[in-house]
Amino acid sequence: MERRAAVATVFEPVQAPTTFEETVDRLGTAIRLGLLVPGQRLPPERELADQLGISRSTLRQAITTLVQSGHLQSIRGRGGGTFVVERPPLAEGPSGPLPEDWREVIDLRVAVELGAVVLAAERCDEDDLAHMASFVEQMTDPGVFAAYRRADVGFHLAVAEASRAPRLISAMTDVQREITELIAHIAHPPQVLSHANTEHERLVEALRRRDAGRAVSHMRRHVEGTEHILAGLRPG
Amino acid sequence: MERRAAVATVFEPVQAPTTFEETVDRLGTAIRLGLLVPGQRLPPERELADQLGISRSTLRQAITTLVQSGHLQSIRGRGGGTFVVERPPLAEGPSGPLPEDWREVIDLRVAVELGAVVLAAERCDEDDLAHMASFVEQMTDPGVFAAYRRADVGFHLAVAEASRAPRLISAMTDVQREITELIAHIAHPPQVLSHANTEHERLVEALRRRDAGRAVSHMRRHVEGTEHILAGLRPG
DNA sequence: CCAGAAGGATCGTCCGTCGTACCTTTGCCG
DNA sequence: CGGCAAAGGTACGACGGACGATCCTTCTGG
Repeated sequence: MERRAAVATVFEPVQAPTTFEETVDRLGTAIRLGLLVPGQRLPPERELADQLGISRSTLRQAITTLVQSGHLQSIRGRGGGTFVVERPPLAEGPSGPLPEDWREVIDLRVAVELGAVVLAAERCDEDDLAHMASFVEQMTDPGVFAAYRRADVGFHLAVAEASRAPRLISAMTDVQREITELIAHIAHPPQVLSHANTEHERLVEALRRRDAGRAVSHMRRHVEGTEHILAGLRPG
Repeated sequence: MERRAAVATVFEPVQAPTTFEETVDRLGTAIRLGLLVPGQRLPPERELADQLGISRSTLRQAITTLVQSGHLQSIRGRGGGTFVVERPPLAEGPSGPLPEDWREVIDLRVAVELGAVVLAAERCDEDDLAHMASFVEQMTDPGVFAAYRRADVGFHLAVAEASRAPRLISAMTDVQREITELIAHIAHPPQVLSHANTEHERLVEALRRRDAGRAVSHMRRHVEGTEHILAGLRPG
């Protein structure tokens, strides 16, 4: 009875993702989220393997996979290298129904976003705010959904960067990947997107005033919006 | 220049903890945090291996390690089993100086605690509050530090449980383990502990009123307290 | 035109994980 | 009292992932 939930997590499956999978995931996600931009050149294999702390063999397996899936492109010879393709494949359409555990993802997102926004309110500078604002502007015209989505991810990552907390940046990357997968399951009418962007705007305003309280409640509502849409409800 | 911090995290080392290590960590942490209480019996090896999704061989390696480190005790024969030892070894004293990245741990903690407290404000029931309150009471007399510390961990885990978010519970467990390691580096005068517990009390009060705003700011200050102590400062 | 910088390919080795089968201890129950 | 059942303890073989080392191939810049 007592401490039931916490004890249960102790005995949950301990998954052991292989280095290869981890690497594919890391690079693939970075590309799909637009963190690595089209045309960008990755460090040479030998060097990158060193940075990632893995062997070149394993890194090459990952790269080969990403080449075959159309995310990367390899060019041989001097001056060659590994490049992000010009038009990376979008996240593939929804595979199957909405997963059972989607609320868990949203709950985790609440934590990451709130943590980021509070720390950002304390630490952000003008550059950070400008960075966020530029993404807000990109989202003013919710024309192509893919473009909107990438700007959205960019915005939230910018908040995380403003928090100056590396582990939050990393967590935000993971969460945004999961959210992106969830979001692929549902429609997004322009009016919803435009409303969401209004919230982005107010959030930036709160951060500018270093008003953590307002920032938190704006962010909470913002995330709640996604939750309601996924639940098939309308806020209010 | 642009998006520097986020891109950097992409190329950071991809650590591949082995299943064995993960398991030792999972169980060892649960014991040290008091999540698995002394005398408690673990499920039979065959069953536990199944729950954890690992082979019995690997699980046994982990158990053997924990037996040798004095956390577990195995008893053969019918009615036997694997038990948590009566007096598990405390977290060993500080090994070396305070790690460089201690602020990153605190930053992550901010996120986990704030997320937990916000969701708890929305979802907690009387049982949850009672659960928290019991830990607060255990901390009223900051006599033995180890006892205080365990109650403290229990309190924060209780908040996470009240959030009804499994992944936050898991994250809280990890964070508390790291915090416990950091805290072993510094002294804690009784007055500081008693002040911290006052904050716990106010936090519960805010949750009872479902006042998320207050709960957030209390929690933020509470975590800040730890940060200041680690930094060798006094708040205020 | 060639040296050097990149990706491409192919080994053998090592080690962690798994599965399976079997042994040993010990308490309970008929 | 004797055997069955439930637990931990042991052993071993198969498999696969990760690694490191070596060499090849391609191409460009000087």
